Amino acid sequence: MTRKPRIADVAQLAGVSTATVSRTLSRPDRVEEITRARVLRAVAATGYRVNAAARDLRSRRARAITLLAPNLANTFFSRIVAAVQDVAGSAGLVVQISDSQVEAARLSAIGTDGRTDGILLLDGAVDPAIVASWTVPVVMVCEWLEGVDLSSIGTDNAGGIGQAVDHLAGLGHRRIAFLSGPSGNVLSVARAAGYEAAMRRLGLAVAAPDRLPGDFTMRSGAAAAVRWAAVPDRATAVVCASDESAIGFVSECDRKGFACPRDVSVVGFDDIEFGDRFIPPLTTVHQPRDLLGRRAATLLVEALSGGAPLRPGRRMLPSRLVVRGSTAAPS
Amino acid sequence: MTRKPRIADVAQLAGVSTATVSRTLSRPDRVEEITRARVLRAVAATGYRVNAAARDLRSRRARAITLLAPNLANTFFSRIVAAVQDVAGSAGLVVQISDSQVEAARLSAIGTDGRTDGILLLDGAVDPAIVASWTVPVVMVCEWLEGVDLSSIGTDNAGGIGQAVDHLAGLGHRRIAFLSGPSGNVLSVARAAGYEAAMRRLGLAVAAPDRLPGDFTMRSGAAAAVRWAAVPDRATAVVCASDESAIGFVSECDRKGFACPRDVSVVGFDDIEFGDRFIPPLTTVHQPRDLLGRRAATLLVEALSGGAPLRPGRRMLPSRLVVRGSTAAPS
DNA sequence: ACCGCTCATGTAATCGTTTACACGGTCCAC
DNA sequence: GTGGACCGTGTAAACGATTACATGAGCGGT
Repeated sequence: MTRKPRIADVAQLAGVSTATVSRTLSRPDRVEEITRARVLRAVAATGYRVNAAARDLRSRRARAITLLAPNLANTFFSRIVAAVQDVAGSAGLVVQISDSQVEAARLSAIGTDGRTDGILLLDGAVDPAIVASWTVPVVMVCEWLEGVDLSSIGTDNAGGIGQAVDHLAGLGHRRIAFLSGPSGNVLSVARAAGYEAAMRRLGLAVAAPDRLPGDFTMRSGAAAAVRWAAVPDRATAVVCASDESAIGFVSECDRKGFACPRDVSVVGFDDIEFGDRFIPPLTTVHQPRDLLGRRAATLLVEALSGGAPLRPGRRMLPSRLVVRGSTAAPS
Repeated sequence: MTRKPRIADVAQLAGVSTATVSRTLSRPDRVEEITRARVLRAVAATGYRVNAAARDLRSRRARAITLLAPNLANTFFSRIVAAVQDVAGSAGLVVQISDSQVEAARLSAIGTDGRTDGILLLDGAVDPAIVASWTVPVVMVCEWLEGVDLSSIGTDNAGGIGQAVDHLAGLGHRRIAFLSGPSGNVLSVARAAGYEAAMRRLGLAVAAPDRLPGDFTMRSGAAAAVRWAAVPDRATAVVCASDESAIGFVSECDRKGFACPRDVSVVGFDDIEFGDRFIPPLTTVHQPRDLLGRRAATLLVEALSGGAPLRPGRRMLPSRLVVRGSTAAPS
């Protein structure tokens, strides 16, 4: 127990060379069974653990992928993370998670310092120059980088919002407002575009106060409710760019004495876990988060294992409206 | 652009030795200003990035800490993660996040493969033998390991529950039920004990059906509501071991036609973001998650920077009841 | 004039693996 | 009986940094 055992210690105890120990551990089928057994016994006896830094250095790979997201606090990411971990784990890769909102130097280092083999990027707002500086493969999830041709996988934002608007119109709503996401965000833009297109398609007018600014958060949803309530001829329904902002909206309405769906119908986006247990249960656009994470991870893992190289281009999974209790016919 | 530049390339371009380049990058004050400038220019010209694997190997440290949590999907962890990232980041450490529910071999490797300098463990259910096998310092957060004397930091679970019970009793409730967490969990045990102690202290009887089984999840909260509703002489208040289960409970009550707080007062535990925006806003026991993460990270970072060695022992931050709309006098 | 100190830099060993290549033995086809 | 393919193992050269130690210059005190 004097110091950490090295591969040489194992080799000596087993009476073989370090090469054989290494092979036993990484490609057991390349050593004879009897040797393998001796080596494994020596490994157990010494309590040997391979040193990842040394291995990474020599083999020029890290056996790890990194998931980079802005604001890890966001509930939306959880399922994706779990799915990624599942896929990567069974491929023998460690998943590291880092915040994409750190300073440029640190962010740039992540993709160049040899500590990860690939990056799953969930943030469409990182500097393209930094992404370009990375020397490992990148797959974008949910969001994408305008003007940079990466491999990306996401959901049909405009289509989902379209279904929400159709649903409300079908219930008889004519004044349908839209609570948007943060202005720079690609998802915001896509969802807002989906709203405008659907309204136009249905021949419904969009009054200026029906475009409510927001940023995906509950706080911004609550603020939007205040603005909404202040207008005398209020919209009778609101499509929100996220579940969190929808919850914030409904909650603030409640505090102001407006009930959902009696006084206003509300649709969210994402289908987070809490939506189903909200009062009222939230009608929302479901995103297949598990599948999203699984697909993205699979893409990356396969690229790493030398299979198909990463083909750039945006892949899109369908989104689907889940009708629950927060929408009803206008009263 | 033929291959990745190494430190030798920079040294050659700058006309100095690799040692000087290394010193320029890690301890700039040890090289003369003019040399430093030349080296930095060469670094910029070559686009050199230090190879972390090589550095980690030679210097026997990884400049990273690992946060290990069961079920990363849990909303409760988010804030803690953010705080840890903040502290570690400004100490120049990368934060890696891994799932503590992976197979034993992988879990054990995390603390022995030289890829991390320290571990922040948020799971009290990992095998103590695995923890013992780790060769890096460990700080436990929120939970702790029974029988293993690690450094840990958490909140006053029993005290928090006690405040909740006192609050309800003060409102006039006499039949106060408890919705517990998963049976093996240390937090569950501590919170359940806090409940029993508070009830005894107040001279209130606990009927058998007032001990509702749960596991922190919304689903289990909903299931508990079904059991609660089935009893003819129902408890008039419920203290829940987590906010999620409290939300599940209230939501299911609502579906069954029971309103909160009119028909039942409910208190949660954790003070997650959604609690404040739930309808009704949830009365809950606040845990200082930000502080918890900050303290734990600071403890670990300081131990790593060679300062104070990690003193084992449980440190406890006070918890505090936040009274909102889900509790009222019994009707 | 010499000693000893500090300071900036260079030389080269070292961290612990993986793996290209070499080597000797076995087996089979001709 | 010889040549070639194949298999299991060993030898030793990487991988790319950090850092202990050596070196030599500059300088002040005696």
